[in-house]
Amino acid sequence: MDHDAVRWLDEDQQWAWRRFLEGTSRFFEALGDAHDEGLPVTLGEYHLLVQLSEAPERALRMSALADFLALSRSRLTHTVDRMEKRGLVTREPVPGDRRGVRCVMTDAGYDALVAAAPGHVTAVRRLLVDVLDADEMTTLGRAMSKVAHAAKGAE
Amino acid sequence: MDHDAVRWLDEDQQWAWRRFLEGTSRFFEALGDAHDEGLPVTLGEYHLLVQLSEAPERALRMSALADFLALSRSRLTHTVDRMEKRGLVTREPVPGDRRGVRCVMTDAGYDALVAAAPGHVTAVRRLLVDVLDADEMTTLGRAMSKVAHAAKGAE
DNA sequence: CCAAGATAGTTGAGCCCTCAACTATCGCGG
DNA sequence: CCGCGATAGTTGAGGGCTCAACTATCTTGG
Repeated sequence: MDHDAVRWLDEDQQWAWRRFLEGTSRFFEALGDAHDEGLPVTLGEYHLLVQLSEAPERALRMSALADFLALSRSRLTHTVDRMEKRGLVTREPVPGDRRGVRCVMTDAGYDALVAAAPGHVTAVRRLLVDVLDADEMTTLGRAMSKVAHAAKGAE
Repeated sequence: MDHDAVRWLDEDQQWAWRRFLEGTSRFFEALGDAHDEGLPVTLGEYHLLVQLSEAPERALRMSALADFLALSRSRLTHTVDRMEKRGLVTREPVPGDRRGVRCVMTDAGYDALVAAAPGHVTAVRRLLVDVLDADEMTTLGRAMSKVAHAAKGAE
């Protein structure tokens, strides 16, 4: 790539980009810590359980879960392995497609979700929602929605 | 934590929070991919080299680097180990504090930074900067700056 | 109806990160 | 000026993630 042809970032862009980098890094570290200190599931496991809790019959096939959570299939397989061992989810065949696997939330998984939710939401408020005013939160949502779309198109 | 006392997120907050989650996840995955496919250093190594390039004598002590990059000391030690083996940085004693270690960028490190910069900036534009309008970018920067501060206070 | 490519998911090796324990040095209160 | 808590950085074991290879099943064009 030609160095002279690159459109470098101007000062404002550079500033915003670096705040984004630092902010996301520190935010996810702190949120992860909140889960590790006192909640029964990690942040990633929590998001997985949330997706299942909102699905019909509290079950989704692996590929759908991977897509919703933006995880690689391999990573999801490993994560579900661990959660299955702890009794939070089970695996079942998908009716009508013998390649497929349905991941189903158990009652213990639901209990873990319910137990983790207050601490999780409290941390998300403390670290993000309550730190921003409503306009900033809305703009953040809209902006990141665009970003997600751009990144998805680039896959 | 009492379930009934929790201030849950309203619908708009929930929406924005989920867009933020998905957006950051997909963004960093795509940016990491851009580095893995064709650039001589990973995203993390790139950020480390950027910090060094802006420091006097292209050197910083480990603790300062860890702080700027929001990395644990241990992680930084391991990362610098690997980069040192590849000749991108070297370690030197800090004059006046025999506990300290200065991490110094080599010429090869500088070359790697220069080689990676165009691809990096192009990807950041494609995935973030050019996707947002100027107002959104500014708000994003200000918002994440607040978030970084909140997370830092919580350490 | 079948061959070839696409899709679903798993596997295991290797790499990177985390965590706790450790060494070494600094600096301050008494 | 000494003892002790704080600070700087490293180490290695353990665990999670990535990547490529693999099996199994589905689907589609001819």
